[in-house]
Amino acid sequence: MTTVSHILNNVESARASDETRERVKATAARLGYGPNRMARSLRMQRSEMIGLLSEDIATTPHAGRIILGAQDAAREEGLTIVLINTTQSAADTARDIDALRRQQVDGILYATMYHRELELPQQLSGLPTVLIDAEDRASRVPGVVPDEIGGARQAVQELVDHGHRRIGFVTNVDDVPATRGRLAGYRETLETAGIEFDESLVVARASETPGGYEAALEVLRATPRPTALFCYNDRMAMGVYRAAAELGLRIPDDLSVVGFDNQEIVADGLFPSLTTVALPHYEMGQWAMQRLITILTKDERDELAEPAVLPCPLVRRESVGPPRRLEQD
Amino acid sequence: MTTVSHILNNVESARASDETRERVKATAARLGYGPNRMARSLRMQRSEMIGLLSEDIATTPHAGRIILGAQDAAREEGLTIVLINTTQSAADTARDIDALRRQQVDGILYATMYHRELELPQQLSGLPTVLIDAEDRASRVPGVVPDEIGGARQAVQELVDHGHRRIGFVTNVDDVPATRGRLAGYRETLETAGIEFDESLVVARASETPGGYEAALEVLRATPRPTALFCYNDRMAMGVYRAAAELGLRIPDDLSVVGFDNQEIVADGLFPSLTTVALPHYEMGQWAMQRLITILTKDERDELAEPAVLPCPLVRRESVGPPRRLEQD
DNA sequence: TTGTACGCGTTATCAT
DNA sequence: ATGATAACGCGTACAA
Repeated sequence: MTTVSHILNNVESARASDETRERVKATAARLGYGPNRMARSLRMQRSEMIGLLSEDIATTPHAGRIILGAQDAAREEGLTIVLINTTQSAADTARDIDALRRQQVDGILYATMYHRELELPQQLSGLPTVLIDAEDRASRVPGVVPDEIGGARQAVQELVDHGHRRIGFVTNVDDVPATRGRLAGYRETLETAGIEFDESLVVARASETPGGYEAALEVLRATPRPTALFCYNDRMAMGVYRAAAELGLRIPDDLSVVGFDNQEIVADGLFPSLTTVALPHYEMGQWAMQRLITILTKDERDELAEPAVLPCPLVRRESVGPPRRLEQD
Repeated sequence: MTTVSHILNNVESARASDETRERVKATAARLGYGPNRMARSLRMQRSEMIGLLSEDIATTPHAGRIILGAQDAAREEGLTIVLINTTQSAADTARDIDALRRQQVDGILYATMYHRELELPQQLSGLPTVLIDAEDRASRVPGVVPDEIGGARQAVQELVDHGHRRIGFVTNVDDVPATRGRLAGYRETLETAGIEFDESLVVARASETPGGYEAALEVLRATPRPTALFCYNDRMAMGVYRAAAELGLRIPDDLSVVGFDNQEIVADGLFPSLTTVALPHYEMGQWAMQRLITILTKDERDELAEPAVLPCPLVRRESVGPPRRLEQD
């Protein structure tokens, strides 16, 4: 038994003859033998399971990518993901964390679906945790978030590069990191390009399609009319398309549009297809799992206060072109 | 120890004094004591974990709903979900099933993202399995699928009820149960309504937005022009909207449209919002987990050959109205 | 009504 | 280089 265990677990210290080694491996393969993970976990006091606590998994296609990234990273270490969907309600979250604790998970990945700041639930204390798409207000645990500012910069720079100077921002009304970051990226890029910030070109509404429609109608009334719009997300961009159609503006000839989120169904389904900024969900899932693994194996507590910031690449499609005529201003 | 175990597990046979019972529970609560699941699993030879094998989780928002349904059913039994995302590749699937087996899951839920017929992977044999959104060609394991025919019937009936008699079908080219079922529902409903089937009103293309656009352009050339279109899915319906706009047809005044899938982002984002048929992903996840639980607890092998068929409810929005003028035919 | 002893399948330690 | 044994924490048959 000992020898088999040593050989199958590649234990350095113990050595066995090459012949035995071969014989054990062959026999195991023939019998389809593998260690019983329950017994192994009991003995090792490690379950080799990671709890993935995911908020509102059913309302967005983002969750799948996070899970996929986390899983690919977990697979390399032979870790298994135990999934629990939770809600934003503190009571539900507490119950679900308790469930994962009882399950003896070695650590927890806590993912929100929209970049948020949150209070770390009490129940998590003592359990290695990494946040995904969220920041702990008290910075006690590591986390990973998208580079909202950089994403916005690329989006607006793409418009500037095409010659636009009158660029509107259709944004949302929630005071969340995404809203603040994307506005900051918008303003920075304008400034770098030597374009004066014009408050009348920034219109905020609810972050759904109807909000985008309303915001677009308003911002397109500005004079001179903007030749391009940067949108808080793809759904708002969808509303912008409708507003443009009603006003007789063709995209990208009369109006260039850039979105955010890269929701394929929307971005690819719109006509013309939407140039947008992708959120690094897969990468965040992967990063978080790798981080958790190092915490678990190196037993390395964190001095890292700030969350990691992952880039949001621009995805070029067909909704951006040069402005039709140059402004006179 | 025995008494504590008995009390915490609600063992019928053994009895303890009410006072002891109280004392044990209070102490357990105070200490935050709960059975160690690894030890428990080892002793019971049941991990109380269910493997959820989900195909292409990252490409569709459907997966989240399935997971949610399965989880809600699992929670009632204290079962935990171990999630593995897999692909349609047989090699990947085999590897992932093996991983779940090694994890000692008590059973497996195998979910595909589109209603499919499949060969049951070898690796599953001997492990209680329930299929979600898929049918085993050899009918060896139970499964649950959406009522494609009934969904299509409701969609087309909705159009008939509004007075339409010239109803086109924008469908897709894949030979899958969804395609066949939705066509069958379309034909049945026409027949019941006494409307003759017209082959020129059924046009198939790829099941994406561009396919819907092309199909719509073609089917709308028919004379007399159809006053309503039933679409294979919401993405194709999105293409239909674009075709209608180009042809100067207003929805629903000049053309009524019904979709399939109820992808909220599309159906709610389109203008006017899209009346469509919802797929019962949550319910399928829930049903499958409940079925698996009865198999596990009642040790009841299946004589049920046919998969369960769950209803697809119509979701009314704003894309259906009466035809503008009656046909002369 | 409660305590004792065993076995679930591992891995770590120590002996051979 | 290999084998024997203890321990991980639980549930349960049986003894007390």
